[in-house]
Amino acid sequence: MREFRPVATRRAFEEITDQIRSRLSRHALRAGDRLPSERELAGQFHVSRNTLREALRSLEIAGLVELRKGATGGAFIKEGGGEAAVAGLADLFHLGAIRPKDLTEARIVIGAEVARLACARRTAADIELLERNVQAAEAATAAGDVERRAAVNYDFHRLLARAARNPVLIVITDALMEMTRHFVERVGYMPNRYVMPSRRRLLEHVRAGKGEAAAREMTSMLKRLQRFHLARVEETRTKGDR
Amino acid sequence: MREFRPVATRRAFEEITDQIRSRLSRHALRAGDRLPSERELAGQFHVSRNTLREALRSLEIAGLVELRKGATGGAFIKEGGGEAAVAGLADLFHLGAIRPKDLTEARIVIGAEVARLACARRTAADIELLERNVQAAEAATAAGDVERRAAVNYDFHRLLARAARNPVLIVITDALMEMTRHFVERVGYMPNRYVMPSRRRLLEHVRAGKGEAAAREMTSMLKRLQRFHLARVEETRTKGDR
DNA sequence: TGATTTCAATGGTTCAACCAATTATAGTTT
DNA sequence: AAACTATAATTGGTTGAACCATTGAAATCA
Repeated sequence: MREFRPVATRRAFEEITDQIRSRLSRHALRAGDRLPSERELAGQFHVSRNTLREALRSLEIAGLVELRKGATGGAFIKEGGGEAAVAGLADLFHLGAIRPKDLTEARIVIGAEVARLACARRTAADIELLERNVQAAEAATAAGDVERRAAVNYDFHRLLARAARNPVLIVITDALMEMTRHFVERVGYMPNRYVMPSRRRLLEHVRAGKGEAAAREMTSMLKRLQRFHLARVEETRTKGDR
Repeated sequence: MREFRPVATRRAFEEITDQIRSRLSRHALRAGDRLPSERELAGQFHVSRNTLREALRSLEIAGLVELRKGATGGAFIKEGGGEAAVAGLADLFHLGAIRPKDLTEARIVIGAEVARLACARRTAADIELLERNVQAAEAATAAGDVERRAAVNYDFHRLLARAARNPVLIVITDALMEMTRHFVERVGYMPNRYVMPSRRRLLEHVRAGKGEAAAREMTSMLKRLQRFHLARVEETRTKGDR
């Protein structure tokens, strides 16, 4: 009935990462904990230091541990921050598996829901952070620093996701903004006089807890941005064809 | 004005992965391409084979290359499939950074939008696949095979996301289903007589292209499931406290 | 006390060798 | 000629020992 599973040639370093992952799942290892040194771990696992290092390297890339040099160095368990998931999605964008219009569409879909949830859950501290962010964006706009304004604007979305209090949406939002950043770097920054007034309105909706209004504002702003972006892609592509 | 950036102690293997990543971005390397052997690459980069292997290992974990043994083996560029992003989010769940209620909430938010988009873009082939999936689920239910039914149900969401034709949402959906799978494995499968009738209705909405109705059906089904799940978590937790 | 030097621990890298899986190829049998 | 088989070549996987570079704490000195 059941199909055979392929004989998995388990590599030594995979066995090691699995053992460490399982300790993480059982919370026998927690953020901030330090693993023994490479030399000692190699001894415990009965593998060479090179093999152990491949295991640590793969855990590092997966975002589970951080390796520090020096006398008090070693492998430290990282706080689960989702950098690996973010990097994974960014890689997909690099590979061309994600087109700009897929990215903007996903931002519209998810941004609206994030705005809605943020309205329901934001605290005074969240609003304070958002307020400061908008002020910083306004200052950057006034100073004509489009690069800085772009960076601050990415942060707005990140802050809003954090106000929505859902780690899944936080990681997804971070990934979307990281991809957007790469995208904008490629096609160039674009001043846009619609964004800041919209941002102000959105902030007031969030402050007032008006979820529907916030979602609508976010959607319309992102759709307008989408048109800008995709037009810019066409330009770039046309100019790029030589 | 600008803050100093910390002096980055670039490690040799990072330099290597960056060079390969940049070739990927420029499409100088494409899916299916084979990199030279480890020994030759080590020579080209002027590093030892161990260092080169750490670089390849990290690319492998990032889901960019696949390593095969044997005479025709080597490092092959993988099709961008998003496994790394999926694994990254799954790790966050393992680490406890994502609670079950965060997961179900994200599924509700994203599932509804996926259903809506799928209605607008599904082809006859998509509907055919979904139809077969629902039949398989009904068969598994009739046979009382809850494990198989769960697996088939995860596939339904994956298929629906593919019908929505957005790779970002596909990867996100895959990640959500992977987390759900781990979650269900932990708390146990639960027969639920609501799911299959709802699935039928949803399929008909998708077939008819009724996006709003499909989104509503998806939302209400997931909310019902959410209540089941979270109740189950409480049970498990209570029993687990000893 | 406070600055400086010394030193031990740790990750980063190298080298040389051998193991294990895989496949192309030459050889053998039918 | 076709099918099977043994061999060899290629490749990733692993080992062990050595050395370098960084870091921070302990020892030393002014």
